[in-house]
Amino acid sequence: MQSNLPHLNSIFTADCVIFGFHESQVKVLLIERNEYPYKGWWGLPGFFVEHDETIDEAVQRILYEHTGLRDIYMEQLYTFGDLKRHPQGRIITVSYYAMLRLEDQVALTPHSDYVRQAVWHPMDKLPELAFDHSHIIEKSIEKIRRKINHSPIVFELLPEKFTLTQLQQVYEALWGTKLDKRNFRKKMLNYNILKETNEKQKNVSYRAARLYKFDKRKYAKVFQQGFTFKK
Amino acid sequence: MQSNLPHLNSIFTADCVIFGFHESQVKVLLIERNEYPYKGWWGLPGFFVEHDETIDEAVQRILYEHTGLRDIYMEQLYTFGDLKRHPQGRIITVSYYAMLRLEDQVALTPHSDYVRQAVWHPMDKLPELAFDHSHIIEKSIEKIRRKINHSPIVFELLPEKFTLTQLQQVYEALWGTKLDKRNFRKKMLNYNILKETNEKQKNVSYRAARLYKFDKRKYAKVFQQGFTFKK
DNA sequence: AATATATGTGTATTTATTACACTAAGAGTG
DNA sequence: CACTCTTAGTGTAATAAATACACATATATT
Repeated sequence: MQSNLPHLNSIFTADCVIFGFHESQVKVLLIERNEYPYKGWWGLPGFFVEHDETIDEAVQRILYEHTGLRDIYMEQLYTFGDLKRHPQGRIITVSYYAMLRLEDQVALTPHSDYVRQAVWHPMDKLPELAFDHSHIIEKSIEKIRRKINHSPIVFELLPEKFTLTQLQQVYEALWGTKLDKRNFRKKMLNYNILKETNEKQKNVSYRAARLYKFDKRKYAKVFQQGFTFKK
Repeated sequence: MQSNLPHLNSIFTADCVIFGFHESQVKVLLIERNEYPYKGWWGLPGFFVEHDETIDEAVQRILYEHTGLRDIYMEQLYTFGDLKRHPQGRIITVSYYAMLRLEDQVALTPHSDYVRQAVWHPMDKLPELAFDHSHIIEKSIEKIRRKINHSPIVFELLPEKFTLTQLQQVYEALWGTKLDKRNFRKKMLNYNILKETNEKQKNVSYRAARLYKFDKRKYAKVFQQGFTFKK
């Protein structure tokens, strides 16, 4: 191999689409931008990737700087490269997404002058966004809707112990449909990926429901062969 | 928005993973490189994306220049950005894939000095490849294996009219398993996405099988709700 | 004690999945 | 034309999964 070839580095950005679930609603984490372009607008946490970090590392760093969240496992979604998507030139962006249990998370504190604040917004009531970020979020929603059919990512949105009704509500919120309670329970319990606990919900003003945990070992088997959940 | 921000353009490449099916084997289209780096090695059709073309346009152009194939619809797969993947620096690559009916295609004729020849290679007997291209192909195979469970992309690998046995062979080749002939036919015909024709295979030295066509209109309905095919 | 609210459960019907083996058709050969 | 070779084409019974559908129960609040 020759060594007199020019040295080059890719210039590009990475954006994070972070989903959460709270009060029967799916939410998306947005930041208010404090720098041009789009100063004052809402957008996704995202920034330029450095030359000496992998894209996976970059999104971890950027998410921390913009929101204070650490160690969130994100998966790559899609790379957007429309000619007009960025006002400074043709800059492509690699988008990543993750799903989060909101209960566990404390305050969101940006560690960057580029960001004024980071706030959760309900998925179905988003403001106008910087760049092509609305489009990126749309694509992410399509992706997770497809993904929950063959992978139990919904558990990532719930606390460690959850009720069957909460689990059902996540599916309903993501699909925008209503499911039958009896059939949902029968099917879900049949997969044998839930562990019943002896605990019950607390601080509810009605009959408290039993709490369940997700059984990772059993799940691994089921997932191997595929996991479908329709209607 | 301010206009005194620097102008920037992303530097990156795009690679094409093209699958075909012939003689009961899934094949991948590779090129022999005629330029450094990796001169003389086999690799995927791929090159730098220009500043004034979208990524979707770029893969069309690159595939044509490297192989002579035109108007092949490709879907984005993943963006690879390991620090050491390219010897000239940290250059990321956006990969695309497509599945092709080999029968329709004529000779492969590169229109670029960067390429010596383009040749189909059986999926399970690939040479050592340039860059991280082996890794990119692995990822593509995983992706299509998952995808055939909920989308009938296998039809893209077959000629317009095909026998049920050919269809079954595609599933078997992609999954690396054997399927039961009777159950396969029952299930596939039950989906109601095939149109029976009155024609039969020609030039076979045994009983000729009936030919079927893929019914796009009926398929659209089934696909809406999901389409699973296991075991 | 009464009310409000969400929990938790069963059955019958229909549909899909699986396991399994033989006859029929057509081409090629001598 | 008889024979051989090779793949096409077909059915049934058993099991498992999906669906449609309604009411009594537990708990907290007033």
